[in-house]
Order: sequence, then structure tokens, then C-alpha cells
Amino acid sequence: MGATKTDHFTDKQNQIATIAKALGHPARIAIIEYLLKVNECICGDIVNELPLAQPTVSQHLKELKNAGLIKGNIEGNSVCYCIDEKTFDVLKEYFARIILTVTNQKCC
Amino acid sequence: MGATKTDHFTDKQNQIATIAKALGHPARIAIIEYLLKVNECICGDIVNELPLAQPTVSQHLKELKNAGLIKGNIEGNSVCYCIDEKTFDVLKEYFARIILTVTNQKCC
DNA sequence: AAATATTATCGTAATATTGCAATATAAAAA
DNA sequence: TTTTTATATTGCAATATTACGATAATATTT
Repeated sequence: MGATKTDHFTDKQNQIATIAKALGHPARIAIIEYLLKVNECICGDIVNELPLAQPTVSQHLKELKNAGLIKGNIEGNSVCYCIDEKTFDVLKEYFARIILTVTNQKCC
Repeated sequence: MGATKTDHFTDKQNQIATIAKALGHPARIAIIEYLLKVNECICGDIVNELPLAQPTVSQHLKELKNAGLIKGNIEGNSVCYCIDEKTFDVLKEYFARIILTVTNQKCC
């Protein structure tokens, strides 16, 4: 036990859960907000901004990238990171549909 | 180590992360989608629907409720669960703002 | 009151996440 | 080519999450 039963759920359910999970940490939200503010930056900038060590930030960036929430382009010896809009769109559309459906329902 | 450094981030960042984290599991997404389909239901209905034991479902419901994503009203000896729209609205608005901001940016 | 139905809690095992020091990797600069 | 700069990876300790059997709690039914 302890492992999530991923194979019992649909691909869409796993996709949404994976994206949401990547956003389920304040440090990663802070990274997204920082990227939003500065448009693009390198890992070192985030290390200077957040109260976390460089390996920790690097790991958070990796998870955000795996979830498709950010892009990372190699530029010389540094990596330029920025937000990947399309994955946020997936989430926004998903929640919009939920809200639209719920509005027509009456709760207990 | 292993504990999240919650106090180093803003209330808003922690709020969004907490909600996202609650949605970061396929079983909880499946519960939300089931509630969306049937409007309202009791815990036992979800147990019949998902490949998870009753205590596990109860725990997932607790986390969704703590995050404000669902409501649970006691009705006799059962509990009627349904989606709590306003917390989804918080997320939708948050992502909408991100997308709006990113659209005006050029990436590396 | 006893039996039943429904949900929550406890305890525990398995696994995952978080965070960082140390180190590796790779490109740029000296 | 050596040094510097920037990032990633490894390994590990602390903590959190996931899942479930056993059991408790509570209201309904008989």
C-alpha cells in the first residue's frame, strides 16, 4: 500500500490529477508567480528569490516541467524557464466545465 | 526535512497550493466527477463506484471537504455530499489571470 | 432494546515527497 | 586549459500520503 492506484482511473482523470498535484506545493506556486512577474528567468534567479536551496528549486522546476506547466530552453550554460500556457488552459477549461455544470444543480 | 516550508510563502500561495493538492489524486478527481454526474450522493455510493475500500473513500472525502471543494450535510445516519462551487471558482479565476498575463508575454 | 445501516476514526504498512549537502555535468570566460 | 558559472543528479533523513482491516460512533429500523 501507499502507492496510488493510477490504473483504476481514466487517462483524463490521471492527467488532471497530475497537473493539480504539480501545483499542490506553495514553492511551485511561488515559482509560477515569479515567472509570471518576470516573464522568463533562469534557475539561479529563483534560488535568489525563494528560501530554498538550489537542488530543491531544481527539483521543483523538474516537476513543473514534467507536468507541462513550464518550458525550459537551454541557452548556453543556463536554462531559460517560462510558463507553458497550454497546460494552464487545460485546467481552466476543466474547472470552467465543472462550474458550469454545478451552477445548474441544487445541493443537499 | 520532508515537511513543506509553508510559513515562507504567502497565504494566497498556500491557499492555492492546498486546493490544488486536494485535487492532485485521481480518486479525488473521480469523486468530483461522480458528484458532478449525480449531483449529490452518500459515501456508500462512491464506495460502490470506485475500486477503493470504504475507509479510503471516507479519507478522500475528508480531504476534499477540508479543502472546501465539497460540502457534506448530515441526513439521518448518512452524509449527503455535493460539490462546493465557490472553491472551484477561486481556482478558475486564479488560472484565468495566469493565462491572461502569459498571453501578453513572449517566451524564451 | 437489539439489530442494521452508514460513516468516521485508529493503527499500521507501503510508498512518496520534501529538502539539502555533496557531487557531477556542461558551457562560458579567463 | 584551467577556472568560473549554472544546473542537474545522487544519496539520505525527515515527514507526508495512500490504502485498508478492525473498530468505534451514530442514527434508523425492527
